[in-house]
Amino acid sequence: MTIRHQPDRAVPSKDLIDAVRAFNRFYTRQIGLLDEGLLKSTFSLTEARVLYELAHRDGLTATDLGRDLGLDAGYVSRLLKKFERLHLISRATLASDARQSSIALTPAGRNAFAPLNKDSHDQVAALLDRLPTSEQDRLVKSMRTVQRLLDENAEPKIPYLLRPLQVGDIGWITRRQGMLYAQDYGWDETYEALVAEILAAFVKSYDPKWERSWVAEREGEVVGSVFVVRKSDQVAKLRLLYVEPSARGLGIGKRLVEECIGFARARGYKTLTLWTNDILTAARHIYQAAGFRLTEEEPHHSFGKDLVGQNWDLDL
Amino acid sequence: MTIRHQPDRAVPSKDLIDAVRAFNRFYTRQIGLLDEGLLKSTFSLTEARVLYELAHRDGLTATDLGRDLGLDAGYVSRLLKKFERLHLISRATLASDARQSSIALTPAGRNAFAPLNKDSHDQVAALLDRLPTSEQDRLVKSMRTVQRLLDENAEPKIPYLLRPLQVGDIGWITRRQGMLYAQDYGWDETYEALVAEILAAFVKSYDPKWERSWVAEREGEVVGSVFVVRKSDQVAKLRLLYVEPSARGLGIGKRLVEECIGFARARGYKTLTLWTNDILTAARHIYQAAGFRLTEEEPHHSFGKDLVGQNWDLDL
DNA sequence: ATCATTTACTTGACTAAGTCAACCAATTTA
DNA sequence: TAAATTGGTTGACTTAGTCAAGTAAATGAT
Repeated sequence: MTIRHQPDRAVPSKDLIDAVRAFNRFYTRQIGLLDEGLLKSTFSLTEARVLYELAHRDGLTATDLGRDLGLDAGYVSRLLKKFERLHLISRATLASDARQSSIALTPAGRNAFAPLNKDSHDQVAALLDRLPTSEQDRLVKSMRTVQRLLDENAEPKIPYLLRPLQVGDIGWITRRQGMLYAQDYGWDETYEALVAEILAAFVKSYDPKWERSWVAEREGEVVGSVFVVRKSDQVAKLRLLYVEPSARGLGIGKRLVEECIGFARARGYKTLTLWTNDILTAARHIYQAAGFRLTEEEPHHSFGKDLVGQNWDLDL
Repeated sequence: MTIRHQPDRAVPSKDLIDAVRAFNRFYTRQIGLLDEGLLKSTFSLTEARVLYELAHRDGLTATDLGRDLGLDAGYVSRLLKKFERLHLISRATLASDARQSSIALTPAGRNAFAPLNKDSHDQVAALLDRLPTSEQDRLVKSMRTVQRLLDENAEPKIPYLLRPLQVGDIGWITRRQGMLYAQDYGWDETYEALVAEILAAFVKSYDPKWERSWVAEREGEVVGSVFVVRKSDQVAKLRLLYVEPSARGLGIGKRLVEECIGFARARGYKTLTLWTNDILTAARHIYQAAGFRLTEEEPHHSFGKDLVGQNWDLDL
């Protein structure tokens, strides 16, 4: 099932639409170029696509193939008949439904598919080989992004994972927090600078025994983070909790806070404290649910706005 | 002409190749879905593609169309004949070559194309509309990246532009510098922290009269930056020059340094100074060419490495 | 339990879409 | 100036795919 937040929708701008259309035209051509290479084989393009599916997925039925590849049922039927005549596939009537059968490649089918597969592989390899490795990575990353955004069924198997800070993270976290709060609350660039300062200080004075960072990663992208720093022997401070809008609803915020609490307990701190602003309601709910209590409120003028700062404490 | 650096090439890994192939299969299907919607019109898909080209580009010849859309010459010839019979296009024999003619849509042709164009536009709009705006932007950005990387002819019209710092930049610059120097020279996370610290300080104490930032943007992405800060009435300091590997060779580094020098002169500084490390040879060449002179060298241990720091000065 | 409907697949009849080779005329190259 | 190349056209052809009708099995409604 797909769970997806849908904040701030608006009519897509003409520029965006045109860019997508330009990409569609471009990629139509691109696929055409790649397919040309496969045309020399005895199989048509569609036949090759069918063979690919059969080689990579088990227990497919004729309807599955038609649906997934967008083919006419009659056409699929004929293709399969041809493959059967060539002894490339075998069909086993399903016990659950005598109309359907599970289709599998025979060894001969695998043999026939192998050179096709190799050609396609080599062609893509040649395409990639024109680029330096760093650009290859960018290409693939961008492709994955496109695919994930367009394919609603493409929810990642692992929704997210937590890991400690690594090089590049503090810049990324700085950027995203700066941009998010600028966008959502109109905060100015001094907030981003504050985040940068806090993170720089965290790294420089990092004390692994008493402090820790958690970065939430989803599909190789940072989608959230939180930090615990030492204030005193007794008191730890939770800092800079954030979750990407696109990754909200997965429980990442709650999980990050839980990790902080667990860590603070394990290290023997007596109190976990944090500072936030009253307008950040999503975060507040998480803190409340985790047992934090508001201890202090104080108006202040920061980041170009009038705000109300809050201190929250949790007894460990 | 395409100028492109080709550092560190290697055989593309199987994972990358498979990811690209998966994307190709995915997008084949995606295009198929989008095209289904256009099938109800009187024109075939290819006819629609031809009309699109004709509507958007002037002075096309039959060969141009065949080449750009990957179509058989005979087929193009027939398509055009059909369009001519329907009075959708007109042909004007070229003065320069009596065999060729320049093809243009007639008003009737534009009329016939309009609903097709609208359908395609609306369909893409509907596709985008399923996503929140922030994700729409990500999608389009990723598509542009894919297109630019695969299409060697797709050099951007504007190679790059310079602008002052905006929200999100200091995080991005921090990240990229941290990652680049980690990758190329093995520097540890304290370098990234240092960049974050410097940039945070820059923003917090920014004095517009005496200080300035330049961010180089290419295709909407940050590909370089540099900062000038005030050391004293007489001395300005150039800091944190960097250019993305993918954007090198465009003269961005040189340009950024020139901007710094011009600014420092205009503000009446007497000296522009900078600190760098001897291993950063590309940067050094730029400084030398701009007239900077090495004034001091000093070994130091930073970022987990033994380095040789250098001070360079330019008399303004 | 039974009848109507839906689903999975098949088949015949068809055509749109595209290919291939041969050809002509204009242009370029040797 | 002859030979080769390029731009475009045409006839003959195939292939890839569509559409509608039909069968048998499964499902749903009564």
